[in-house]
Amino acid sequence: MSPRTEEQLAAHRKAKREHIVSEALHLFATRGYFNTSISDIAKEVKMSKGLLYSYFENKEELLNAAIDFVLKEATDLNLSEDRLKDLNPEEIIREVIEGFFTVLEEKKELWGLIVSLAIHVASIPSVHQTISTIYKDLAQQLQELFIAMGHPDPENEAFKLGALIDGIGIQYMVFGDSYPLKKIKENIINGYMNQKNEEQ
Amino acid sequence: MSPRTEEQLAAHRKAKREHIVSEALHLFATRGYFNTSISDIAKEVKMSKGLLYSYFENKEELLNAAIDFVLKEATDLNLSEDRLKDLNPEEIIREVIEGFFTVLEEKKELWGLIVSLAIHVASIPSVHQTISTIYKDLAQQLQELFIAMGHPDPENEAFKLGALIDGIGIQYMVFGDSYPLKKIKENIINGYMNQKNEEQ
Amino acid sequence: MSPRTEEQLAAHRKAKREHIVSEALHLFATRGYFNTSISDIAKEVKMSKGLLYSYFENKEELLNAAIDFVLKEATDLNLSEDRLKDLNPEEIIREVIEGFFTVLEEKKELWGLIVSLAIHVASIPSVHQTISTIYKDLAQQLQELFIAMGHPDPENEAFKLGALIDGIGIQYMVFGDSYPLKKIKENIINGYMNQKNEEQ
Amino acid sequence: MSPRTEEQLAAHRKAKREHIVSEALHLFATRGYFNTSISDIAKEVKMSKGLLYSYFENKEELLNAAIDFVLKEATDLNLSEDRLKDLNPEEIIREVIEGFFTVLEEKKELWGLIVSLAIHVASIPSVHQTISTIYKDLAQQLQELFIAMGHPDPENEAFKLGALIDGIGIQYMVFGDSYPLKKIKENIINGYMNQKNEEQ
DNA sequence: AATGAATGAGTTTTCATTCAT
DNA sequence: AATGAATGAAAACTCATTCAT
Repeated sequence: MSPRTEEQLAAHRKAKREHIVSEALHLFATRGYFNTSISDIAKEVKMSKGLLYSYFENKEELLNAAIDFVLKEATDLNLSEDRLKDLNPEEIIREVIEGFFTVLEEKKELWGLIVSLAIHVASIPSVHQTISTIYKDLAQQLQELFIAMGHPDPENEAFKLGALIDGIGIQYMVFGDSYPLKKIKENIINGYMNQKNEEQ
Repeated sequence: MSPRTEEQLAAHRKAKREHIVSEALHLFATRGYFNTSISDIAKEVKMSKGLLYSYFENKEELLNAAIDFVLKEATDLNLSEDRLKDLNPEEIIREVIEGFFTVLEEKKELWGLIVSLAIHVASIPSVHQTISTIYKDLAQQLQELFIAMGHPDPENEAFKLGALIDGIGIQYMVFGDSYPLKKIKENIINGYMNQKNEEQ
Repeated sequence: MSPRTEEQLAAHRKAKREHIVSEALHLFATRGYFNTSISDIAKEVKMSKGLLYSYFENKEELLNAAIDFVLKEATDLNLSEDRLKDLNPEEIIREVIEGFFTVLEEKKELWGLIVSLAIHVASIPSVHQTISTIYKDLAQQLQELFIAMGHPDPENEAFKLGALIDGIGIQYMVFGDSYPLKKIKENIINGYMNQKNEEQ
Repeated sequence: MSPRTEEQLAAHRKAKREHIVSEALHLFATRGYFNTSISDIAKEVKMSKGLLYSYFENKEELLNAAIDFVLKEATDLNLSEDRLKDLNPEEIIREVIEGFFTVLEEKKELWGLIVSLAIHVASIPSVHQTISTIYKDLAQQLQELFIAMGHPDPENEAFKLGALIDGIGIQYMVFGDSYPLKKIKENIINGYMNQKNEEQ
């Protein structure tokens, strides 16, 4: 049952590594990074601390892996290139926004972690670096969309939409299920659609 | 020189307590809660740890006091009722938005702490309670402003503005000084002013 | 019984610090630096690890304090200027050699530590620096004595005596009490006295 | 390509074992015993830890093997019986001393390790045993030479020469290349030659 | 024979909290 | 009221050794 060949072994290690990241992520998200010890994680994934340290040099590397993972998940849903190929800019914006709301609803915890880490752990330089890169990428992509849409001030609008998306995430976390997520989504999307109509 | 009467003593203690809270807040905001030790705080306020523990039962109580304090500061700046008495709704919205940006620029750290605590420490029930109350109050006040402005969907708009404000705070923290804070402020304010003009 | 005034407290802390250093030294010397844990030391001095860390920032600082201590002890015994004032060079050489053997017998461990550190921990630059300075000083002083004695090659003789002293220390450590320390001492001293007689 | 017969296998294992010892020695000498991990050694000799453990029961056994090896190297150079067969005692003493200085110059690192281990690791009983045996052998051999030379106190003189040799090694390590190794060698050899002349 | 995954006890270090003075 | 010495539990991290494959 156990893997024999080298490739199988490597695959096995990769799978285990991902499992660790995903469990660590869950703990970081629910308890906070500083409240989660390596021992907690080791217990959760049912392996020894020593073995855990053969996968990650230190706690910070594990944190960064978790951030990579979470951001990949998030951006996969938002801006998967394949899905957007045949759409026009307005439709893409709609897709992006809807994608974001889907993440928010389906992976509330995960999303909370992004923001939590973005702010709380920002003092760890490597973490700040990772996150600000992702933010810049997202802003860049949104800006290009607005350029394609002929928006008069694409840079500003990109920043604004990015901020709105983040803010809604926070509000949703604070208000919980009483937050009118669906209505706000409609409203934002319509805003961009109307805008287009007005411009025409 | 020391206070003699009981009232003076109580006042003295209250003042000292506030001083501790304010310094603790500053440390929490700059270094993070988990990276700030009781010893650090004692050193900052130049008193012994033992004496500090006569003001607060434990570190968590000090955290809660700090959260109370910070939220009072923030709301004071945003929505001080007195200043707004004679203004019309549009002007109030402008004031609110400008007030928020002022907080953001002048007390970046403080603001960062609010969001940080809002999300990161939200798992502590008492903290979540306090924060969601404040958020609800703010949403309520914004909503009333939009009602006064005759906005077609005041609830939604209130949530949206609240989210935008929070999101800009996050972006500002992530991007740092390269974030075009002023331009975005203008843009948002103009948005609400234009809206009015269009509606008129 | 406990100290009240600030000076008493400071003196008390100083005494305790010295006690720690001396016990740590003993352990380092008998077990080796890397084989002695902070826990071992804490147990030896009957205080908690935490308290120990209020005296020394880390293990290396404790090591350096121990080296300082040991070198002070050793040089005090070998070449205390006061004792040697009224003696002629031959008598001083005798005193130096006897002083060295006294250190060796009374503080075997201590001496072992010097050599042990000289070689094994020499990779820590500050340690090597300190130790080579001491060695140079000793060689210089011996050389001056041989000059005063009219020795034909004082530099060589100083190096040789220094080496002999060190070597005897090592042999004594390896052979233990079966090593004929006293006979060798006589022999060396006589060697220098005979030398004088021959020259006359 | 692999060895087939049992003898070939045994030879192969022996060669590999020696290779491990030699590499381990190098690491111990440059980084220190406690700073060298089994993993480091395994990496250096390009085999797995498991296989390494089939050659040595534990780290201490490997250390002892390394000490054996290093001392054999050293004594081979000093006292190889064959070379000395036809010489008279004085010439042998000269050979011994010159042999020692050659080791010192050509294998400074190696020699440093001997002393380092002799003192620093002496607390490990098995190591102390090994080393003191070697020292006793050397002392015994020197003593016999002095007996053959008709020295009045051969035991003492043997200990003294042994000590001088060790001490010079230490001094050389501490002072580095500024140490007048050649002059001291001449001086010592001449001392024994003169002694002879005087006695005659 | 050979691998390296896996373990767990051990290491250094930190810090909230208590308490004798 | 005020101090800071003292504690001890817990954190991150290491490494000799074992064992399934």
